Amino acid sequence: MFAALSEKHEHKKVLPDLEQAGSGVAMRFAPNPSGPLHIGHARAAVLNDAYVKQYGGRYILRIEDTDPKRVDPEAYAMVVEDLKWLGLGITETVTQSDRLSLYYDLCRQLIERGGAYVCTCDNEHFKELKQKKTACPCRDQPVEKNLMMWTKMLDHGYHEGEVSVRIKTDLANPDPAMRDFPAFRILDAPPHPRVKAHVYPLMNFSVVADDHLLGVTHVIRGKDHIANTRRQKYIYDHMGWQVPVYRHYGRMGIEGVVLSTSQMRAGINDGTYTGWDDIRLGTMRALARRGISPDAVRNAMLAIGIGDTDISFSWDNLYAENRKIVDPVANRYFFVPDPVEITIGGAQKHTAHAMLHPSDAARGTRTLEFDGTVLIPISEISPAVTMIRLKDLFNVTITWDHETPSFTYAGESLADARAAKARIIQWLPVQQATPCTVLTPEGEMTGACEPAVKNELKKVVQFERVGFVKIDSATPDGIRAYFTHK
RNA sequence: GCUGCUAUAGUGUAGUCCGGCCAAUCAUGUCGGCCUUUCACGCCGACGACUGGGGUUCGAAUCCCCAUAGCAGCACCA
Repeated sequence: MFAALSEKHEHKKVLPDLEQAGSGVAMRFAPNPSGPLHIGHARAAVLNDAYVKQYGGRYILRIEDTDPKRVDPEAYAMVVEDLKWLGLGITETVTQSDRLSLYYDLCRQLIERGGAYVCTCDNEHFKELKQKKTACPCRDQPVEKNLMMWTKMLDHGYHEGEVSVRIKTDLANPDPAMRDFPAFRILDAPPHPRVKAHVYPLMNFSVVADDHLLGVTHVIRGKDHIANTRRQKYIYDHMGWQVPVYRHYGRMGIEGVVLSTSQMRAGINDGTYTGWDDIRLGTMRALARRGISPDAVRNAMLAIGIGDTDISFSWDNLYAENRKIVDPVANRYFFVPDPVEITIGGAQKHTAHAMLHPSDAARGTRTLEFDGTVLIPISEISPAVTMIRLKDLFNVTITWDHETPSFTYAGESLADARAAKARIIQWLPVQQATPCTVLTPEGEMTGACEPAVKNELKKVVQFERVGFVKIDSATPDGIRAYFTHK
């Protein structure tokens, strides 16, 4: 009962039932370790996690590193960190490069069953035959010959490109994508960062082998895998294994950030981006750095669900989820962008006490000393403006001598300010202003903020009337913050 | 070209399987109002959609057909 209360986020959005899930599930998240996780990955990771939590069972992290060309040795750790940040309930982790011998054994069995053959056809040639629905000469080789050739493959008897193992499917299948797809290949280079290998399984083979070996019951993946699912069924049939339950969700278009691992890496290398957590990227670590909470990511993904329609990811919806989480928590401070110094005539010294959070007085206040001159945003002053209220301080009238404004104390009455429809704006005492830069994906705002902001390092605060920001660093030179959202 | 998947408001989503309770849900967004010493939060209200055309039926968002659009696969990538 109490557990259910603490899990209200997970129950906020109910995902559709999965068939055959009554007695628990075993699911997996299977990224390629080519870089850190981004929002695209988050959908698969969160959806599978939600189902495991809903039905109970195992959640396997399977690192799919069977293509040495697409392995970044640092990504293994990054993936684990990112999943931890997301708060997923991973129960076990396997790495495919540790399991090559398992795949080799199963391949031998598959050949023995007549479900696969070793093909020496030139790639282009095979493609032509495939289009014509005709068998290549290797397809009818006796099992013994295939086994010999398979052994020779493993014994380094062939070089890259000379042979491949193909799954026997149905050459008459109307979908050319189904016809005798490859299952193993030889790679002379590059070396795999973790193992010494020469013969590599292709995704469709290693995935089936592991889903079976690991007892995976349900698979939720993008619909770009629909063809792979159909291909994989041929392997299940050959081996006589039970097929998991599949769900394919639609494509998710994401605008405004860079997601391609190769583009990100290139940008980092040439200095365009500061790193994997550059706020212009769509990685989990970039979101984290910008002040997006992992629960917001999770809730946004659950709201999207597993529909098979292609969708476009909405940053607004993510921000709305994040605002729900962050608003009650974030302390409030003044940040004055593009500050201008003004002197207010006729005002006594004042001490302002502003609440750290407007709906939680218990959190206390911050203290700002007024002594005659303050910083305000230059954008607040224009000849149309005749009165402003400095928030938590007092009212100020502005009189204009042509282009030149002068500022005069106009009393403390909030009612007066309301009656005059005066804007209530943020301000800073000159001697308490700490230089501050707010970085947004579009550019930066420079100005000043309250000195106490330095105590909020790595936290999300709200700069009143500006938006939520995450305090990234505080040095003697000033404070750097990342804009989260309004 | 071949194969397959999808099509509900700006965005996401419910309803579609088993046609009527849907003059279509909820969230987000935008606008307006209230509250408020923030342009935040909260509250109230408004705006806004069944891709098009046929068919079946007493009745279609829901079933069928065609069209259109988008997406994916046809890699010795995952």
